[in-house]
Amino acid sequence: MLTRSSAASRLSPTLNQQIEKRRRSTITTNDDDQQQQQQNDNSLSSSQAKPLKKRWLAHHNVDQEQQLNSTNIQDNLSSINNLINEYNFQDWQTITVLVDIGNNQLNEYISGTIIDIPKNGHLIVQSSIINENLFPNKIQINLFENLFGILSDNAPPIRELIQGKHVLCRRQQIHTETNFKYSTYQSGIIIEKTNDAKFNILFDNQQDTLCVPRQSIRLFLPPWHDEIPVDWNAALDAKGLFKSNNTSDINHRQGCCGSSSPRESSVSSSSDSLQSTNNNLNESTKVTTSDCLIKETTSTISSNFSLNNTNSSTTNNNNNNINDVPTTIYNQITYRKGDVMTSTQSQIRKKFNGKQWRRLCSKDGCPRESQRRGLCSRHLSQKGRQEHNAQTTLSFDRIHSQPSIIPLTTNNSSIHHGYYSAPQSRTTTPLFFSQPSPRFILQQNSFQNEDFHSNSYPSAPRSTTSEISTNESSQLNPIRTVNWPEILPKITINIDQNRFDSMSTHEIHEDENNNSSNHDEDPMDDDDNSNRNSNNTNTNNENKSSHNDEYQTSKNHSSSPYKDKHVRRPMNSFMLFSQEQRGKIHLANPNRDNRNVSKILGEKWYSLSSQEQEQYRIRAKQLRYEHSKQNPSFKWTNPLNKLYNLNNQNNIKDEQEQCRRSARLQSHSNQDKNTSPYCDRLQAFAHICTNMPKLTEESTQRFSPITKPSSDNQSTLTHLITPVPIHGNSTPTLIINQNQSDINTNNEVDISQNGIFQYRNTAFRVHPSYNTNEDNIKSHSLSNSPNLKNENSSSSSTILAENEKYRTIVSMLINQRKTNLGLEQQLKNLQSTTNNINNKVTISQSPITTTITTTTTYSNSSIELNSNQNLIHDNNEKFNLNQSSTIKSFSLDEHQQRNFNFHNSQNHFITHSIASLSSSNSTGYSSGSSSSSSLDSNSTILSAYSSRSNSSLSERSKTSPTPLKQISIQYLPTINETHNNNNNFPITTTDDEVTQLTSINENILSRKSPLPLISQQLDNIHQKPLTKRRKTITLECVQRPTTRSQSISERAGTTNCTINNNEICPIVTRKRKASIVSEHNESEIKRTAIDYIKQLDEMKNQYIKANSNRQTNSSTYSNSQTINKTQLESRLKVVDFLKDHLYPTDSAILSFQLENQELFPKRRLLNQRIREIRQKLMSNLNQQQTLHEPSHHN
DNA sequence: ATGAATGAAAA
DNA sequence: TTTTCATTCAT
Repeated sequence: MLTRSSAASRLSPTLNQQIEKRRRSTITTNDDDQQQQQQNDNSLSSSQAKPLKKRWLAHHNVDQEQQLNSTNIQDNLSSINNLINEYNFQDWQTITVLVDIGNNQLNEYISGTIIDIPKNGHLIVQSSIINENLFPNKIQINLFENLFGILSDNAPPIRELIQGKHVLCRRQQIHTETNFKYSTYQSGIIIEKTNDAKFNILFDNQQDTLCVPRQSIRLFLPPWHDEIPVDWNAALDAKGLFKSNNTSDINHRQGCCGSSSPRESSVSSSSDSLQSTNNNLNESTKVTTSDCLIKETTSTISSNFSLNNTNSSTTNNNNNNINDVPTTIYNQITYRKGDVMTSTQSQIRKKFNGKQWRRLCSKDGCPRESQRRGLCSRHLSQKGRQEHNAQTTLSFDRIHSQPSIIPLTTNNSSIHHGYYSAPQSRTTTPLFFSQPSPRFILQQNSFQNEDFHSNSYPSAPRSTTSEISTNESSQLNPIRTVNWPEILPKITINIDQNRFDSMSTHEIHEDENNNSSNHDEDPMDDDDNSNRNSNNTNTNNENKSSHNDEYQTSKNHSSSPYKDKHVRRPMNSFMLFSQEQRGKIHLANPNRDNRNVSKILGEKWYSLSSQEQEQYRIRAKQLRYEHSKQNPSFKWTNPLNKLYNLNNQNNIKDEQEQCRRSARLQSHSNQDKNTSPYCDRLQAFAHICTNMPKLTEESTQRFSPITKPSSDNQSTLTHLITPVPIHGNSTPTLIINQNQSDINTNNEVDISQNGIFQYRNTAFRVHPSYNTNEDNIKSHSLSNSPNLKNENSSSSSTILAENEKYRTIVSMLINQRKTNLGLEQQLKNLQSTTNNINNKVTISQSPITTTITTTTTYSNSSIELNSNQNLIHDNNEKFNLNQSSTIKSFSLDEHQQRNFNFHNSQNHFITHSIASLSSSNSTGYSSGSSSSSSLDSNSTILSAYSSRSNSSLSERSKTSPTPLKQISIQYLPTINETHNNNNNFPITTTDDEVTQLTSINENILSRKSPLPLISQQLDNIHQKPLTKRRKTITLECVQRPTTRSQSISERAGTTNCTINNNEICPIVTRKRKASIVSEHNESEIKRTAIDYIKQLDEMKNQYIKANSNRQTNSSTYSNSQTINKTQLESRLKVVDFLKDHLYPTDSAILSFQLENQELFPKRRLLNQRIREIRQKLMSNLNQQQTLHEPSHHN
């Protein structure tokens, strides 16, 4: 059994990848074995970089003889029986299980509840089917006879359900006479997994199959399978489940037995494969013999032995074969959760909980862990009075007469370690709670009666204990001060007494991490390794948990610095609640262990009214806020951040620099390739996109979507370049550059004096910039417009003629987006101030408001310029718009030009009218629409629009994404055609109306309509959301229990329900997090782009750190390493990429993807990465931002 | 793009 | 034990 698992640990590193990294504790060997042990460590660190769950690797200096002896199966079995004997099943009372009902033909189980444990290994189960005719009410199971007499009643995880696996399957049965419905579990084999996530199961009687969901399947695993260190695979193999004849054709040996981890199933398979290669013939015969034997079984222990004998003889051969190759395996012994051993010298019983050895209550037969002074809470309370007195004398253990360790701290330090410390020590916030360091003085060298800190509730928080401890150690020099690990007991491994009785003692590295959920991070494993390699006697100074810091001496400088910086998470509401209540509950029922108290607390939490919960929630919120204020750099996860201190930072920087450089190089080389005349327009555009000026400090304002442009800074919107296609076949490309120098440096671009230049078959016009004050806008636009018009008409009027109107519409649409930001306000003012227009406005009010709402929601909810891109992009024309740049257009049409230049709401009207006209397409602005026949042409146009756009205000305002966008996208391609072909372009007919409107416009303008300042507009633009952020709320919803603990606890809560044994799985209503999408307006975040870059750099560092960490830890997993590597590479690339464009355009992404085709073979992957990094960035910024603007609940 | 699932870590 | 944040996966 043991060698099997150890062999597996060597054989299946890849399978092991999925298993989470767990702490690995070790039993170190004696000094004379140190050499060999180091070898073992090497092999271990290679094969066990990600250690097993709930496993414990230990080394023994076992002689070869002993090893050979240990292969005696009898001993193995007796050890199993010993384990069963020792194991206390008390914890399993009231647990719902499946119980074997002794069906001769078939393995048949029914559900029941363990009600009594009269003797070790004997359990009495109350059947949950209350029908005396069918089943006895109470069933007694002798585990010695039937190791699988009681099985866990939990639905297995899906990964366990592989083809060929032997499982139990729930079946509905009806008692024909009484019409009594019940359900049993019968054994079968998974044939296949169907598409609808069900499993086809062939029952063992070979007669029928059934297709059931996972919930109806059970594994052949006892409830305590993860606590009794028995190789359940082998045991089940030995049991020979298969009472029918010919199930052996399916490879049942692989799947017949449930296993707690996929790795364990691999254990059997791997060893089986080995076995089959070694002695194929042997195996088949032996299986049959075991089958035969099982039929002869007379349900006695001895028969069980003989049975197991036959089976394990095969494994025995197997073991020998394996062990011939690596000798190191001899010395590895895997301990599992639930392992109990007794120290021969001190008679202290200890139980391995998967991570650490915990002392059990020294009262004979008491299964509980010792809380203090070697007693469990119950016995402690029994002797409470005496012990209380004894405490003042600092005597430690009353029961075992030789107190060897004395708590040094004067006041109630021992209480702090105990159970009841909770109420006292938690009254203050743990972060700032300091406490004298509990130290122990070793008076003798006998490690006999040391106190185990076995309270599973973490004791004191770490804090300023280091000085205290140093002081103490200096004071108490004559007495030897030891670290906690040193006083841990020397005990013999007693798991198999026959084998190990004569073994030498071992010092156990006790890991006193009290927090069971506090798992190690990777670097810790490194520390662990180095420790084990270095020294035995004084190692393990590396305290793995932060809880241990209080025991830390000043010797440990090596790894402490980052631990000292470790900032803990703020407590959440439930934690606060339980902190308050836990002590009370402990006092109320002193015999409960901490897990149960936690469960009680959970129940209590739910029984709280929502208001009470809310109070805790508020407190938690405040705590969180203060916490974040106190340590701003606190990151919720990724402890790796704190891990790498100054030592590594240089390396990282170098690495980073290298990375960046290589990236640059690569992109350069790509450019070189592409400098030859672009064969592809797309590529050309990609080139343009990727060569956008890099983000510098000067350009941050341009870059940042949230920075305010300073009003005096003219460079914000200096030059606008509008494309003018010169040839008809060329698609216009719009380039916006920061300044002319950019363009000038580019050889391919010439800027002529009149502002028109040609770039790759496309003419561009450079516009003078906006200025930020209002007067300039007016004057500028008005004065410049004739100029523009003239230039335009003179240079390329003939060429542009056909595109002109189309272009106008596009530009006006774009412009309208820009201008209608402050539209709502304008409308109000319009309505109030202007009388003569008022009529018209009111006439056409509904469409106007419609458009207003849509546009406002639009401008609030999405990115303006991006959508513009989409708009044009869909026309197969690429535009790259920078964030804060605006597009200005020009046209030949005088009216339109003037309208355009007004930049106010009236322009907006016209734009809309045009858009609506075009959207109504063939119908023109048909007045046949449902709207009232209006006198005014303006209103007819608008009504046409409204008819087109369903005109429901509320609906429109809800479905925000712009109707205009849709319209234009739909329309724009066709407008060219219609214009070309029929020349019935609607605008041509609207000249009169346009003039009317322009007059109106002028009117309004003359009345000094409140034009929003450009700066205001820009403000609005900058208020666009940065990301869509997900806002999570908690909803009440129905959820099935998922984990074992959940299901157990819930069933414990609803035992009454399960007794009925409904076919329906118990459904538990619980609060579950549901996330809804909400679009946050991130306007409150005021950040400069420098911060972004900083953040990005930081993230880059993180990634590199994390990766290097992972590499050091899992250096042997070449697979995962490469995966990590590519992942890191891609992330870094994306970070760099996002530095240039936080919101990269589609085409930029495309080009980027083209550049890094190996990293991002699919666009989707790249998008995902970008999203991930951007989200992370935003969340980081958000976190920082919350510091400045606390979100007080009330 | 986004909901669901999973994991880690707070006492 | 619950809650919260982060990450990953699948749709």
